Amino acid sequence: MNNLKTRPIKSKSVVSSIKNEALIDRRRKQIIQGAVKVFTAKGFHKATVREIAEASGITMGTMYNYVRTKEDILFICYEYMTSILSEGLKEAISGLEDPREELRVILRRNLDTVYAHQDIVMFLYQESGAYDQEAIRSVLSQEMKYVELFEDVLRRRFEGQKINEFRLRLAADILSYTPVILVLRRWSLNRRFESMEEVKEGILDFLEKEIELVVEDCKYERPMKTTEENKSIEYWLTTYQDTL
Amino acid sequence: MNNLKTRPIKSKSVVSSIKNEALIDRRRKQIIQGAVKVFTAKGFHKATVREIAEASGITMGTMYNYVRTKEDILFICYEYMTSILSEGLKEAISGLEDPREELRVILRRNLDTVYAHQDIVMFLYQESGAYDQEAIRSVLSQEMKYVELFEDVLRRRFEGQKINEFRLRLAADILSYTPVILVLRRWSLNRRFESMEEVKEGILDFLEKEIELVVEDCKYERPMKTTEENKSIEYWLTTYQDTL
Amino acid sequence: MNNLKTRPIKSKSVVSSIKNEALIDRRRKQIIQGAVKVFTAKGFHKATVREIAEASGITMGTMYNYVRTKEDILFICYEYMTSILSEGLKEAISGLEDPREELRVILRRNLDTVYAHQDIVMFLYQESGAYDQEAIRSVLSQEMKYVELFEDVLRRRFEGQKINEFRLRLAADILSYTPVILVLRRWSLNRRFESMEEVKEGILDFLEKEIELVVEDCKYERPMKTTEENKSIEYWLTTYQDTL
Amino acid sequence: MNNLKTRPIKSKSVVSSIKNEALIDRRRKQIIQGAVKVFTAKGFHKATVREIAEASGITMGTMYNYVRTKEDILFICYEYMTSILSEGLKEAISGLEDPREELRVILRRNLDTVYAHQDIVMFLYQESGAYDQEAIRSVLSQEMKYVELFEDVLRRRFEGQKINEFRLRLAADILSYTPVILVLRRWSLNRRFESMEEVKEGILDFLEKEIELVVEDCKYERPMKTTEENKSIEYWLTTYQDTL
DNA sequence: TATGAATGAGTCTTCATTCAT
DNA sequence: GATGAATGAAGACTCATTCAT
Repeated sequence: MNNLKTRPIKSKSVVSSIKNEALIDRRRKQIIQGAVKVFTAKGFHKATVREIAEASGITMGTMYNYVRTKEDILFICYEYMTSILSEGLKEAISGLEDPREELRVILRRNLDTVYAHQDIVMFLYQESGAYDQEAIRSVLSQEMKYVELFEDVLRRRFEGQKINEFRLRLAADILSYTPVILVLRRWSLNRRFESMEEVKEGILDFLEKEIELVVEDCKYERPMKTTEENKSIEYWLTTYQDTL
Repeated sequence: MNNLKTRPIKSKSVVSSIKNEALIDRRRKQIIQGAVKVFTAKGFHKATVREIAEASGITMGTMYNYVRTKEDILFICYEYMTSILSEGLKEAISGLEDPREELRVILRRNLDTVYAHQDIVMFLYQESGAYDQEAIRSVLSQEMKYVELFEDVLRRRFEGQKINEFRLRLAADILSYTPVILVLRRWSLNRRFESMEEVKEGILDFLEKEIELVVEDCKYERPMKTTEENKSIEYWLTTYQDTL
Repeated sequence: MNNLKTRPIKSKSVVSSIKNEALIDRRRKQIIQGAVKVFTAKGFHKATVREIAEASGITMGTMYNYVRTKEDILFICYEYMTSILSEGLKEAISGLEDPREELRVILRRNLDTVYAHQDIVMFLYQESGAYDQEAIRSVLSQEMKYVELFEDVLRRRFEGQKINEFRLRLAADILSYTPVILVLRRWSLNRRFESMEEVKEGILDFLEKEIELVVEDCKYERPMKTTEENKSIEYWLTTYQDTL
Repeated sequence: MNNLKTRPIKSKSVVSSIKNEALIDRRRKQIIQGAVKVFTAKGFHKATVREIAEASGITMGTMYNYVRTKEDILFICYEYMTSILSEGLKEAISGLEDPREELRVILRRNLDTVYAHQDIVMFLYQESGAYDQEAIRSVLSQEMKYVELFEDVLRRRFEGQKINEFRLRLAADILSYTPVILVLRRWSLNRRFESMEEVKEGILDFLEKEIELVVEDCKYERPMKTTEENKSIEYWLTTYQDTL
């Protein structure tokens, strides 16, 4: 079930000076193993290549035979991290027959996974700014596949009913995204609630409520879009200086 | 209504060697103006102090008369950024009498603000790892105040009804958090949907649906918590290596 | 009796942009007052001009009207510090008639002064490396005058006896220099002896013993000068590397 | 006999990122070689790390593989400098049988060594203010060992006689310290005497005279301790200002 | 292939000095 | 004359990357 079985780590875009492919694979695993530890603990920028090498049990020189730059390390880690998350999800729903069950399970599993791998999730969201052009594309594609898992499940769940297609797609995004609040607001939630367990259950309540909307008509009248434009920093400061 | 009018930038914890307080205020504004540009464009770590100074229209030497460290710059920017977001929110609901209207407006405004200040929001979520101990406390307190705005509005909205207190609190968190998906998943959403405008409207639909839960009993039966433990990176890799 | 009465602080070599001589004198006093405190506490290099200005109760701008460089500050402090030491000595022996008494008093007073002004003495010895060419000359001349005080006293003490002129001169140097051990080895002496008071008394014993030599023939046979030449650092390291 | 043969330079407290211990030793030697030159020429504070690296024939980056901070450089130089001085001393008296001879030789050798390594001695006395807490302890311990060499020799010299233990200990301090006058007052001595050679011989005369005191009763009556208190800088200046 | 020492460009920060007000 | 804000040159230190062995 582990993702590392199914997909070779060696990504097409990360080249190596080594010929032996099996060796590349093994070394990259080592690097990932070390790098994920260091990255999740200190973040991309504060992690030094030396630390990563040490945590990987290889030398810096060796590392650079399997990776061109520090960004490469980030990239192969990214691939690995996302696969941890999505493989778990796929496995959880494989073999399930009842679409209702399937939906409940994927929501639960996503929530649990995000919670279980907080460091990884935090890292993925925080360091997205470090990706280069090529990595962005890969990230994007991974992210979309992840969401599509939810989309498929939702579609099966409401098969035969009058689906609001747009809402179904958006629901997939929101359902997959919302549990990340456990990570991005963990300190705040920790203070505001007794236990994270109750928060997790609560989140599921809300998610299940949202699902209803996929086959429901909108009945709310909402105020028009406010006129908050993208006022630049200059605007705010100018405004202020007028009042000096 | 602009936050810079109401609250002086000079934060107590950021000391300066300059005596003229008005000047401190003015220069700090300049620094924020420059730094926010550079920070949002390149992130905290890739931004150099020199760039920030240049973008602020002052020299490095001058900058260090108003700020002790690069972290200080981050901190005053953080204060400014969060105040942009929360002041707008407060202003939007001030003077409203109808609690229903108030709730609709705060949801709308939060959504619009997050969307209008994507760079800022992105920056706030990404660079939270760069904060030091003192800053963390401040960040946390700001975040909680922000959420409490939603809590208050919700409480007024359902006054007199049978409120599920826990759900009300959690709803405040989720309602304030969910629109951030517009930022953290912007590329993905961009690809998956025709326009961000429709996404925004859709998000509001979901949020309004969730609100119902505040005064509703839970009626779902969900599967038990899955047994996803926090499997370490070692676990995954070991699993893999067994299969080599 | 204070030196500052007798000699105007304004040294010829430290120029000022200010016309009013009395003002120059007053400000320089302020500067000395502040600078000596800071210098003795932190040393020349670690003391900042800003600190000195603050300790002096004037602003940096004002300071630079009375002084051209940080070295100037060092210089006027040096003048002041040495005058503290030598004025006290002169005063102590003024009016004494008995040459024996005079000698005893000058030794005692020198010892006490060095001990009382440890910080100043330490500073004078440590920062001599910071003086520029011009300052060196001044320092030298001060130092020689100080030693000549001892020379004169010794000469009066042994008037009429068969003086070994060379030994008398050298004795003046050694007698004035030896008490500085209280400062330059203070930590070591502190550990090796019960109290500094007993060390002080002991030093006087040794000094008085030395004095005898001024009117005594040399009777020692000593080994020839050893052949320790000024072997350079290169020599030592080369020697070592030969043995690798 | 060279210290560098007998004791490896790598001090326990100065850590390095390099694994090859022999290389550490070699590089540290290079660094010492370069640093001593620069330090003795310009003093600790005016010496830049870049200069030291250049004088050592390595790059700055390389230097920082063998040393953590500029203070570390100072420290390894200190260790080296003091070992030059004390190893020479130990070697000089090793193998001597006659305690009288031994005493004469150690005095002579100490004098010659101080004179031969004026720059080093000057540096050691001037930069003691730059040491950090850890270095201070080391310095102190070295200094005390140095003095104890003299103490041991003196004890052997007067074995069997009625020793004044306090005077013996103090004599050890004074005997080891006095020749430093050749360095700390070199300019002054240069002007006051024909040749430094005669000064050196004269110093030995005085030292030998002092030795007598170790087995002699005190017979001097000296005036009481003068009342020179540690008058602060404020005192002097206040006194002055009263007379304005 | 593996190693780890060497490199130097780049970063944050300090502070003596100047000068407009 | 007094002020104190502005300046920028210089300094210590880091670390991703290379390359000889």
